[in-house]
Amino acid sequence: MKEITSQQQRVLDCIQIYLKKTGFPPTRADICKELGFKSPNSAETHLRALEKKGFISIESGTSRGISISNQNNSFGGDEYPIIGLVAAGSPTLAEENIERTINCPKSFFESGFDYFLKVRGLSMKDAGIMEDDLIAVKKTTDVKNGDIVIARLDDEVTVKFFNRKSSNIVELEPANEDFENIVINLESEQLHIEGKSVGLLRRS
Amino acid sequence: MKEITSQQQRVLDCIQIYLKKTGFPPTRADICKELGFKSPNSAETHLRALEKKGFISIESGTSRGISISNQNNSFGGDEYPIIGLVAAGSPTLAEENIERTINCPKSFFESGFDYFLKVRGLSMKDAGIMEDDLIAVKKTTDVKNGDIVIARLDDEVTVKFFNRKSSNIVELEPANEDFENIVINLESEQLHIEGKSVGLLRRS
DNA sequence: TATTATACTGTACAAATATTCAGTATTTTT
DNA sequence: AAAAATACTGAATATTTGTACAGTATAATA
Repeated sequence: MKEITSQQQRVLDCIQIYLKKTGFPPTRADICKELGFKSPNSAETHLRALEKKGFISIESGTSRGISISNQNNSFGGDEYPIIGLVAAGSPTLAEENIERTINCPKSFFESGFDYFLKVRGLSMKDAGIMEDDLIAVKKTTDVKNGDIVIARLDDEVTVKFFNRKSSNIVELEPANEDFENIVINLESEQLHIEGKSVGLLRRS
Repeated sequence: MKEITSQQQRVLDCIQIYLKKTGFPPTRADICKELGFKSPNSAETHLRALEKKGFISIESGTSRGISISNQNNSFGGDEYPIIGLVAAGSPTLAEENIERTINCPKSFFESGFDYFLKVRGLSMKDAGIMEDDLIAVKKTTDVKNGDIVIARLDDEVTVKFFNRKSSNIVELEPANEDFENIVINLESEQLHIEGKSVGLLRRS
């Protein structure tokens, strides 16, 4: 990210203050009013410069289409993302997978956790995990037999009980007699443990 | 704050998701596109209803001038008590019944709630409610058929599905075939509805 | 029973807004 | 020394957007 000038900093501050105050970004005219400019083009050129330098992004043709590019979007605070359990693909923290976030105390689940995973299907219903429940997931590969894990086989992500049968054989066991155990031979198949369940949240 | 309808909830969710995704609120047309409405007035009337009920505020004559009111998701929430579901006695907020408290944002469960009830037994296991789960309870007597209610018969407190069969007959239905329905004749027996479940929290 | 709230479609238009073009002037970079 | 970036004014315009008006229909409430 390039150097910001003092005037550009004023404009950036103005946007952030406006956002905090109103809940939505300012128009060019709003910025002019706040900073004493007399032409909307003054704001426009500053916005273009800020976009070029990566401080903001502007949605073309969209009123108030300014958003502040926050690189330090670390989820260490109190906002935890909800990730949809998609049929294919790893449950990453990529923006397109985040449905929304929940404000939640860090220590809400004892071991700490990283994100919520929205459950699809009833394969764990006998463990009290129902459709649309939110599983609090801690990202770890350190799992024990009997843990409820978030596992990935190729591109398919599932939630199951973990059970290591031998050094090479792992079974993923559902909690629903309508579903079959998944037996994995680690020599011939790849198993990724994305994390384990440390809690559950249901809002109904 | 008044009751929100399911469609209004969809619109509110839509606004929050749009905000999270883009950094600015949606227009009426954006909402229509997201939710499949064909007239901007559909969004407009929902927004007006949401404003009237206090969920959002709208800046008149301002593009994207929507802000979500209940921004009390700031910092730590309130302390909510955990009450043990004792075999006998009403689940009061009396100190001797409080096992501990949890710090939790007010708006954590959509309808708001008053306390957590710690579950004993497996009579609701097919509804995904397991032993030691914490049910978020909203104190109310306004319950509908199919609601999970906290009911008291004499001194016994149970969690069951509520089902009013007729003006005098209420059935309390477990979600476990090993348990029997409880049929109550309101003329001869007293039934107290302590509240209803609005969510669930499991920490494992 | 009448009234209000909910839940929409569809059209229209004034106000809000982004954005371009034409200038002027100073500073920084190449 | 030329080019590019910065920092503005001022006017014009096409598009975006809020919002009103005219309907239809159903459910909830008084």
